[in-house]
Amino acid sequence: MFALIDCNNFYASCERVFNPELNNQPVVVLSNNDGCVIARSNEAKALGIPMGQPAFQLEKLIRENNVKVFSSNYALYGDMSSRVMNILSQFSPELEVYSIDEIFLKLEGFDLYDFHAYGTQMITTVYKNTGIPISVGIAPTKALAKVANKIAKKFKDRTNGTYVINTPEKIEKALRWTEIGDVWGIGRRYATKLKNIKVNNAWQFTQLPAQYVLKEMTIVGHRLHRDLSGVPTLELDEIAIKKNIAVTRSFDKMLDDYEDMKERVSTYAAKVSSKLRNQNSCCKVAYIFIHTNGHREDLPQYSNGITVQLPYSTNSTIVISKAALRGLSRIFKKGYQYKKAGIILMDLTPDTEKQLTLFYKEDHRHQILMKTIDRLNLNCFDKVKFGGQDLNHTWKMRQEHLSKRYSTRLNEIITVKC
DNA sequence: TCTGGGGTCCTAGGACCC
DNA sequence: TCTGGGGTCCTAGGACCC
Repeated sequence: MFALIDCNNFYASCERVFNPELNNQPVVVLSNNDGCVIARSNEAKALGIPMGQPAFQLEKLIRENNVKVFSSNYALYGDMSSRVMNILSQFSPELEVYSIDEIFLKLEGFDLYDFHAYGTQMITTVYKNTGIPISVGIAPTKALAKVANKIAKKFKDRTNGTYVINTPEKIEKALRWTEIGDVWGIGRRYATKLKNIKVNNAWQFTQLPAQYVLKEMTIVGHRLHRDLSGVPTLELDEIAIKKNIAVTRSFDKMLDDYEDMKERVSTYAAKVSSKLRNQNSCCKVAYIFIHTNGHREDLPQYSNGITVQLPYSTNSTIVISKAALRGLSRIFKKGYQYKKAGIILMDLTPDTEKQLTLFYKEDHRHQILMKTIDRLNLNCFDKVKFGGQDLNHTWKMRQEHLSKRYSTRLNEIITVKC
């Protein structure tokens, strides 16, 4: 059996842990630059606030319903996530952290367990130790565990947060209840396509001939088809190192000056290089892109990107920054209002396995320098920067509703008044 | 005024090899 | 009239996830 545990309205729940006044209130969390809604409490969902809606379009609704608004606080969410995952990892030796708020556990050898009671135990433990509410779905396959989780959440009153699918009858019932577009792995495109042939729920999907699914939805759809039918097909994915690492950001305002763009790209290059070192990898290729504001139809549009080969496999901020700026110089065009830039590092290898080159010699002092900078920045909160970066804090993300980093900064720790 | 930021996997087709 | 039979690697684009 597999369990899929996910945190209810995760970002909103994190805010509530440290601010109990938010309980039973509509809460939303916004994306970077306070752009779009990316998390909603149940009360906010009930008001009809959709995922991804731009915040400025919701001003009236927010005001009239006293919706509590937060800028995203990834320091807080990331730390709360690792606490939750740590606790849940004690419930099975085999696990896959699937996203910031979801984890699969493989329950092999748990045949004698009362799964519902086990799920309840997870919920109680996580809530007691972190304050985060979770839901638990347990079923013979990963795809069915996803379905079970959805049911656990939807019928919380009856399920108490845990739902177990363990018989063919329950599989059929659960699949008939699941709309095709809500199936894990069926996105908008496939949902439309399937509805056109009168496949409206997950059960009808499992009744399609395997050959048809393979042909129309590739091997990916075929695996899902089996897994959903109750034949274990999708296995736990091992925790792998990432194959791409990116930092891409919209600016708080539009930029047309080359020097400003250089500064942005340098800053992103430094961020992304530090992420790369953090997973002990090096990269061979960097992709740099810039584009104008696609929402401004009144302005001329331009977007471009370029792949830059690095002289050797590296994770040095100095080398990666230089390459990124070289890329920028090739794609930057004067006369446009830019809104976004990004850098994606590709062709990653573990830094212990990097290929040396014959013609370029890496400056080994970089490694020592980077290590020192990383250590300083860990302790001193990103105070060490390179000359090309945003030394004067000229660029700030719009974060007008940012909560404190309660769990990772001593000087932002919560104060309790008696 | 204001519109996010990450990731993965698969396939088809082109360019190339012998 | 008729024009081989294997391969590999790379890339762009499409689908999906949170």
